[in-house]
Amino acid sequence: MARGPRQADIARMSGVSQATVSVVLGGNRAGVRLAEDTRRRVLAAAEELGYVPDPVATRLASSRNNLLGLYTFTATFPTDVADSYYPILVGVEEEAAELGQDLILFTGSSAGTRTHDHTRIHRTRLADGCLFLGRHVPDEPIRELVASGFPVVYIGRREELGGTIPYVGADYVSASAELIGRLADAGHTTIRYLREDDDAPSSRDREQGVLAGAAAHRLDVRVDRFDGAGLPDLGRWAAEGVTAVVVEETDTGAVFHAVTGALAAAGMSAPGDLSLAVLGRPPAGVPGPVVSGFEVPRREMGRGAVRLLDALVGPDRRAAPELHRLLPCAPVAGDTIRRNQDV
Amino acid sequence: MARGPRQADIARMSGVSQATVSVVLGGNRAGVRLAEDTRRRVLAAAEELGYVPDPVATRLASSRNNLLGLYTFTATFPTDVADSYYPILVGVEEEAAELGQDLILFTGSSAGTRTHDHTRIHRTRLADGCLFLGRHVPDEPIRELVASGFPVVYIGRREELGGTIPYVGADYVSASAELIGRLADAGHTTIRYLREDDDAPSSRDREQGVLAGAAAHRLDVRVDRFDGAGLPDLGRWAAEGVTAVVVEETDTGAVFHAVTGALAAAGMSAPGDLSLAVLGRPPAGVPGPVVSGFEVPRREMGRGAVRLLDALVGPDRRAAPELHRLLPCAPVAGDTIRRNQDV
DNA sequence: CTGAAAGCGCTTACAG
DNA sequence: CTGAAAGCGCTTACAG
Repeated sequence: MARGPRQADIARMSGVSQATVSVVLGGNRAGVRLAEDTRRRVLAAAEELGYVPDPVATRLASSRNNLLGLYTFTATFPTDVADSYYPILVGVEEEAAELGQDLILFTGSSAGTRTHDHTRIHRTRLADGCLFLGRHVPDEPIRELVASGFPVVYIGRREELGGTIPYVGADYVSASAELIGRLADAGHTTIRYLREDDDAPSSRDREQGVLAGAAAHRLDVRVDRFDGAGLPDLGRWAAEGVTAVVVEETDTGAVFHAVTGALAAAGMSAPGDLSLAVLGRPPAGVPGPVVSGFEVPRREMGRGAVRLLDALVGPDRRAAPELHRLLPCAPVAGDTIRRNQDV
Repeated sequence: MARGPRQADIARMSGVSQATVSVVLGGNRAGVRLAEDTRRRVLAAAEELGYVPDPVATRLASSRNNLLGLYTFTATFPTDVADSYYPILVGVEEEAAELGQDLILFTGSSAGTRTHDHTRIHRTRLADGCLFLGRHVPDEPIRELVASGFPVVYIGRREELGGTIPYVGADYVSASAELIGRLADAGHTTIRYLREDDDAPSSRDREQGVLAGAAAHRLDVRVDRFDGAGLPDLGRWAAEGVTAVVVEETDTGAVFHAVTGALAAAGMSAPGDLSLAVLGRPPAGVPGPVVSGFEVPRREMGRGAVRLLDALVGPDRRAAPELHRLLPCAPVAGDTIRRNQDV
């Protein structure tokens, strides 16, 4: 493929060395003294030739490229979880654009084999640093990346490598506890928490918050795991005195759909027959009243992660940035919690 | 930043030259004969050291990087136009993943100055080729890129550079004409087409299709441009005998919202008082009956564009791919066209 | 069968 | 004040 003009061409044209061209064009970072005349000749030649630096060569020589990676641990772009994925991507992209960084998207291997992932993950080195995103994340490749000094930031809290990996996440613990508090305030004492049968930091944090809230308000909160099959037995729960159901929010909305499905199947509705709350927002397009819950600040998480990564990439070890941030989740009052009359 | 092991380290470890390492690790493209033993030693050393090729160096030396660019001509990631942008991105990413290509996202300058854009656009050279996306596209930088032999594909029809730029678009002309045909079949003879006051290939194609449909069915179709201020005067249109309104679809949905706003303001509804059709799909979340129109195959456009770009990037000039493709738009019957009784 | 050399287009010390 | 050199980590002819 035919390439454009390079520094050597400018050098020839303006009668200086290629290195001088580099200095002039590089904005003279090193503070070298340059003859004004030389500078002008070089600039004129560059302009005339339509010179544009080759980013690959620049990167190889200087090891900084204004390129930030985003590695997502899914085979392909999430389409079924667009609600949760896109806002993050928007935040990431916004902040990257503001910082003048380009973005490179990596996707996990479809095969999902260790070796393959291993190779792919190392391609992130093309960028100056990389963001990682995904409910589940393989430990090993990241360890190597981090060990080699490559800047890495997670979107979402992570515990890997002894909690040393930088991240920007959401404070699910506080938000979940606060939601239980709202239920307590509404007079509910017997509550069922339904979560997915799948472990991830975001799941652990929510459960921890639920249990903390229960303890703080001396409530009877039982935790059930939804195994994906069948519908929750709402009738039995009611018989056990349950007046409010809290469901975990995940990107697929599986638990939420299971509960609303069970409600519909039983001819029940929220909050008429049962108070309902979700630890986040329900899936988009759900009809009916606004479900009580809280916002997950995905866009801000994306932005914050980029800012942190940029700070980590920068050579200037200024005031070391905070390596672990948990963003607050604003409560959504909603209309699905009603006062419990049994109190 | 500390880097990982390189070929030189492997060479030292296995007692061969760095060049031999390159040959072994490169899968021996050149068909060089290698001692099986050497191959094994090199591979073993690479494995032990956890070697991963530096993609930047690879690209500089070989000019192929398995990296495809996507340049979007907006200051930031479109959030208000997510409906139209995200499906394209999904298609692009899916196909890229299938082809084993990573994706690099470039955004236009926020400043929007010529020079700045010019510089940024050339950063796309980091990739092996680049997709371009945007309603409006500056001519000049693309020209240079194409002139230098850099593979470029547009998403959406483009006329720049004498129509030589490869693209994958949607066949708005046929789809728009077909929609007018549906209106004609329903007995409408006096139709108003409301479009944005903004020129782009997609707007021109729609208008052309509308006019072609009108001519084919000998209808009275007048074209109005919506200047963004105020609401269309539905009352006057009705007085002029208009029984159906067709609106352009654009990523912002501005025209559509103007018409539905005017309908509401006039206490009217579609199709009760007026038949309504849109040249595409209405903005998401619009309540009421399904609006008659057609699908825009955004995801397929994304996929097709990636396939085309990949073919262009590949060194093997096999059966030259079709450089210009227009994908069909499936009709959406909808419920907003009713039989015109005035016939 | 394998090594030494040149080169991709830059940046960054280091000499003058 | 500016040039020559080395080097970033690879690939690709080209010698042996």
